[in-house]
Order: sequence, then C-alpha cells, then structure tokens
Amino acid sequence: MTPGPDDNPPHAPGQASLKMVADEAGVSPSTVSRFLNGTAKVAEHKRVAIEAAIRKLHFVANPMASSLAGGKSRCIGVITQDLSSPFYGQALLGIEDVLTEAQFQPLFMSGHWREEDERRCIASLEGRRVDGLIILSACLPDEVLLEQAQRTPMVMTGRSLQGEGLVSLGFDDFEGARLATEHLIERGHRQIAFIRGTQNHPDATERYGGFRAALKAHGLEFDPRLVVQGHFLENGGYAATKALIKNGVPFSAIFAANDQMAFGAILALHEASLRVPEHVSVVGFDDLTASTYFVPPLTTVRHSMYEIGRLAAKAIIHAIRGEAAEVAVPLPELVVRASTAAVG
Amino acid sequence: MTPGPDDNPPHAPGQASLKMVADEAGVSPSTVSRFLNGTAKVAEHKRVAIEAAIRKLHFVANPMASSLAGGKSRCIGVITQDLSSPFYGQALLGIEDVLTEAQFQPLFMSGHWREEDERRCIASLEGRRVDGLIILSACLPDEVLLEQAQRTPMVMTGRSLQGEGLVSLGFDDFEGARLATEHLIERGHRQIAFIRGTQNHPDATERYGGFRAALKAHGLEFDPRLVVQGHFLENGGYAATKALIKNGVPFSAIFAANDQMAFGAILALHEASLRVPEHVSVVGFDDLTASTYFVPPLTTVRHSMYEIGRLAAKAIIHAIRGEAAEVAVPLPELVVRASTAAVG
DNA sequence: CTGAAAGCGCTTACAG
DNA sequence: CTGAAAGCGCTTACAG
Repeated sequence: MTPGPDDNPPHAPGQASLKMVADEAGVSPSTVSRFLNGTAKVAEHKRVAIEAAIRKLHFVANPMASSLAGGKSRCIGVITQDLSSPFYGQALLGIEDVLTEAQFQPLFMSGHWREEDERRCIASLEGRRVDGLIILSACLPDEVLLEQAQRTPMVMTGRSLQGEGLVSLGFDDFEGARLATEHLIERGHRQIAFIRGTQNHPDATERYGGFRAALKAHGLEFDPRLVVQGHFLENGGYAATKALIKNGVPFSAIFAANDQMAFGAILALHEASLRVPEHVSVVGFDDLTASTYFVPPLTTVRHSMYEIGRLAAKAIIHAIRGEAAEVAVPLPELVVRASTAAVG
Repeated sequence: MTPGPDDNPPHAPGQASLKMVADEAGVSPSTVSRFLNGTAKVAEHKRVAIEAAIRKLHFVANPMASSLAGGKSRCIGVITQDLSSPFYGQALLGIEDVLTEAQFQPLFMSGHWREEDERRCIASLEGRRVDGLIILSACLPDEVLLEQAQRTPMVMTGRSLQGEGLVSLGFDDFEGARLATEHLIERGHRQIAFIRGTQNHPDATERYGGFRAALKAHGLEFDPRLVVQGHFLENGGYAATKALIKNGVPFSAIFAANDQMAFGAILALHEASLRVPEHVSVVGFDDLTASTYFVPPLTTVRHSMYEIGRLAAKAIIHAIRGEAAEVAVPLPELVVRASTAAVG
C-alpha cells in the first residue's frame, strides 16, 4: 500500500473499476483481468503492482459485468418447496456451504409444492441466466425436467431420472421405509397404521412402497383401513390420526411418512389419552432436529439432508464444468429413540 | 404469433436479445427498452409489433445487462443467522413473497451467529452490487451497521438503530417477555426460572429485561440462581434445565427466552419425571410452527416473523426508491396453550 | 507474456 | 414519441 496524496478517495463514488486498477498499476485492463481470473501468467512486477492497486482501491470485480462478458453468471438456482421447511432447510445449508466456498451464488426460491410455481421459478431462474439448477423434489413431470436439463445443467433430489445434463440424487426412500416398518414388526407390532405423504409426490410413493414391502416380507396382511393421508405436514398427521382413532380399527403402532406428521400424530394420541410408546409406538421419517427433542424423542429414519445438499452442490459444479460426477448418496439409517417399544 | 418459416429457431442458441426483438418488430432497441421498462409512451402499432416479437422469440431481458447498463441490480441481500432456522425461516418466506412480487431477487446468506461471517456476507453482497440489504438480527456492532447503511440502504430487525439509510424494525421483545412472565405470575407462580438466550444478543437482553421488569412490577424477588444460559437452541435449553434441577433451588415454572430452548427444557423435565404443566409450567417465545404440535402444546409469545419479513421487504423497497417507509411492527401477543397451569 | 479492440446486452442522455 | 450513439465494466480472440 503506497501512501500518497490520493490515498483516500474523496467519497465512495461507486466502486473502483478494473480500468482504474489497470491505470493505477500501469498495465492494461486485459492484464488485470487475466490476473484476476488466472487466465494467463503475469510478470512478477506487474503482479505486484496490480495487487497493490487492488488493495489501494478496494477493488472488487463487478459480477454483472463479468457475467455479461464471460457468458456465465456464477449463479445456481435452487428450488425448494418452502424456504422455511425444517426438512429441506438442512439441505439448503449444505448447498450454501459448498456453493459459497466454490464462489457460486445460490438463488433460493420456493416452489410451494405447486407445479405452476415451480414452472415460474425455473423460468425466472433461467431468465437470470443461472449456470445450473438444483431442484429439491419437484412436482413437475419427468418430461418437463428432462427437457429443461438439456438447456441448463441440473441436479435433482427425491427422484430417479436419467437424462442428458441431469444428475439425480435418488435417496433410498423405499429402503428407509422398509427399515422403519421392520423395526415395528420386530417389536411385535402386527397392526401398523401408515400415514402417507402427499399423493403424487415421489418420496411419498416410495415410502409407501417400502412399508408394504416390509409387511409382505413378514407375512403380514395389509389392511387398507389403516392407511390415511397426511400431506407431509403436522396438521395432516394430526387429522389423520384423529380419523384413525375414530375409525375404530385397532392398531398398536403408527408409521408416519415423515417426522412432521409423526408430531401431529403424537399430539392426537396424547389428546385421546393414548400414551407413546406405552399404548402406541410411533416412527417418523427424516430425523429433523426437532425430533431429538420431542417428547418422547422420536424413532425415525435418518438421511442427512445437509449431506445431500452438499452432494447436490458438488454435483452441479461438476456438471457445469462438464465433468462426470460420481455421487454416493448416504444410506438410510434407522434411529431408535423413545417413541417405539415392544407391543404391550 | 405469426406463423412463418422461421417460426421455430434451429436450436436454443442462447436466448433472444433485445436487438433481435427490435429487428423483428422493425423498431430501434431503444424503443423496445423503453416499452419494457415503461420509461416512455410507445406508439400503439409499435407496441403491438414489439409484443408479438417478444412472444415469438420468447424474449426475456438479460438481467446482467440491465443491471450493468442501468446501475441497479434488482437484487436484495438478506442476511440471516441460519438458513434452516425454524425461527427466521418464516421471515425468509415473507421476504421472498414480497420481493418476488416486486421483481427483486433476494440473495439469502447465513451469518452463523458470527461477526466475522456477517462481515463476509456483507462484503460479498456489496460486491454483488445489491440494491439493498435486509439484516435479520446481526451480531455486528452498531457502528459497523450504521456505516454500512450509508453506502447501501438497509433494514434490520431485532435491534433499534437510528441512522441515515437505515430502517430498523424493532420488535418489542421486552414487552413480550413481560407478558409471558406476568402470565406465570398471574397463575400463582412465584419461583420462576429463566433460560436466557445468547449473551450479547439484543433479543436476549430485551427478553431478560422484560422478565425482570415483570417480577419487579409484581413485587417478586429476583433470584439469580434461577437464571441459566441456553444459547437459543434446544440442547441449550435441555442442559440449562438439567442444571436447574441439579441445583436444587425450587421452581414451579420456566420461562425460556425462545421456543427451541423450551422444547429442550420440557424434554429435560420429562426425563426427570416432572410433568408439564402439572409439576412445572413452561412458557416459550416465538410461536414456532412446531410449538402448536408439541406435547404439550406450548404457551408462548407470538410475533409473526412472516409478517416481519414482509414488512422488512416492503421497507427496503421503499428505501431504495427513496421513499420514507412507515412501518408498524406487530405487537407481541401471548398465546396460551397447554404447557402452563396454575401453580399446584 | 501483453495490448488494442471488439463485444456481451442492455439503458439513457441527446437531439430531433 | 423515437433513433443513433455512447457507455456500463468486464472478457477474450487476435496479433504481436
């Protein structure tokens, strides 16, 4: 930092430009640009001068200009269902960590579980010229996603899709649900109620499949009267359980397709003076932060969404660079806590 | 849409440019730009031609170019402590809704409760040339924020600051805490434990102040042994309550400075075979979604973060336009649920 | 290794 | 109301 008369500029008049840095350092803008991007080797003394100039002027490259000229925005669109979802929230964190580290800017948007909103998000993100797209469980049909992926590199979770420009991180929901159900069966439960997630949601379908597969594998009869709809939210689990109780079909355990519904279910049981796990065992799915501290702590299936977020971010960066990404999604893991017990 | 031989372009070769639209419509780029931005009135027939061209070419303006030329990015930086926080999450939703509607792009970043990270976020966002900044409860000292606000319009929550270019949405944490404490006192509780939030966090200080003010107003003696630290997280509330129980100083109620700590507290009580609210009443603060479905449902203080998010977004938009924003932050409201009862 | 020059796709005085 | 022109701040062939 050379001290001098013009060491402190009059007043932040916007920020310094690359040209100002070049002038200050006595080189051409091209050279500064190359130095910044590591696009070419720069003579030692110029490098020093440029670095000094940058420091002196507090120069930070204007990303709009870089993007325009360079043809890449260094922005990644991230579509989630709900920015405040306790479930996807962890994934957002993982995505943010990796992307920030790699100098990409994530643009988060909520699709609100609605095809139309998801379409709007994608259009808007494409308008923003994002370099890539991460989609956390879309409702959009396969064709739309496949088509989109041809224009913008894309990674998606919660669905297994094959296609050009598309990486999918399919978590094994089926196996997770199978594990959870088996856990109940092993504790002697025979009448197990199942609270389903949103109807045409892939995760919901897979988890339902795992549930039925486990019953079958253990020779248990499937009773459709014990399957209720819960829409993946607390109130859904609550209402579903109320309905279940009212129905009168006996059950000794509930497997809710996610933790949020399990919370609602436990509250409904509590209101009906049914104790967990003494009267009814409950298993959830997702292992939310809240599940550890619920009363009683919830038995559930863990699949670190933080880790999945990190993987998704790494995968999209690779895809953008045109590298093949090998992704190993963590396996589902049963976490046994106090909400399940052997059948009384 | 005029059908024609070149109706379907060979292959999406990047997107259509403003110039292409101008050529197609037989007008100058300036006119298209003016039409797009409503900067000037455009002759009827040209308007029609431009609209047709836009539709035909699926034109969407390149935001980088617009920003660069226009000098505004239409991006708003939003700093939150943790993208997956159940508390701030609601605010993010409100911000997203308002900003999206007004055609601004929010850039969300996590400050992780750390001054250094917050600094990094602000620097990065400033580098991105955001038009404004929304800061949800920073740790950064007042001076830094005041100085920053002079360069970028800013609105912040969780602190009351006066300054040029700065709007602060100070929620009345003090009053909220007073209400919560008074609720317990009115139910006959005399030995009320308090679980504090993070030490130098403004919200924490205010809530602590409200707690003490309520005790004083009702002539209750303050016992420092009943105040424990909880850091605003579940595990903090859990550990604090364990400590409280171990201490042996009797208490019939706990006021936790936020819901997350209240959850932890209830679990600790549960493990000590203390029932809520029969043995100990518990009040939280924030009214998280989860609190409604907790067992038992939590008595707490509500201050819609979704609404505060919306207000913050509206305020920053006004500030950017140079308009004075009048913001009426919702008043704290006590929500009585099943976790509190009259002292046994 | 390095400059001069053209260009990325818009916006906006400036002059009709 | 509308064009031609300059410019926003970078990047990148092109030619040394």
